Amino acid sequence: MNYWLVKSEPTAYSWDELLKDGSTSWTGVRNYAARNHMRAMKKGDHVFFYHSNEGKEIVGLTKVAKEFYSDPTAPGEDWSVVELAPVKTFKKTITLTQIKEDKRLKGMWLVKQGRLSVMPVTADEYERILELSK
DNA sequence: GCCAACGTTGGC
DNA sequence: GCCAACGTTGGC
Repeated sequence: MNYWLVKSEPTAYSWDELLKDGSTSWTGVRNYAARNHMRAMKKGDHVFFYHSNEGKEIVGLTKVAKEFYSDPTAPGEDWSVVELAPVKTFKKTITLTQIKEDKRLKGMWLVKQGRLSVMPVTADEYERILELSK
């Protein structure tokens, strides 16, 4: 299994909305690096959900419910979406500050390349985040 | 194919 | 609201 992280501004689409919806297709990604990461996702892969701008914290864990297909919001263009479904809401959210201060997490793409909206997470980072979320 | 200009994202 | 980082666009 591979691990990932997606970002969303809670004013655009929040964790609570995802819980309410049961699943969502991750539309609107218009960045090649992010798109390619989505295309590499396999069904069942675990994906952290991060709130950017407001909150700046990882709020929960999702999984890939459906592998990539053409983004319906960009007909005729070469963009992709995946479908994500919630797995669990974190008891403790993990803030960006915590991530930057944590020895095992400070190397994350989230810190190094702030603007990327879909990114891979290593197995070690994955375990550490789950540990901190309890 | 290089690189300057510009737009967007996101942390502070 | 500002600004740094970085991706994209377009002129040459």
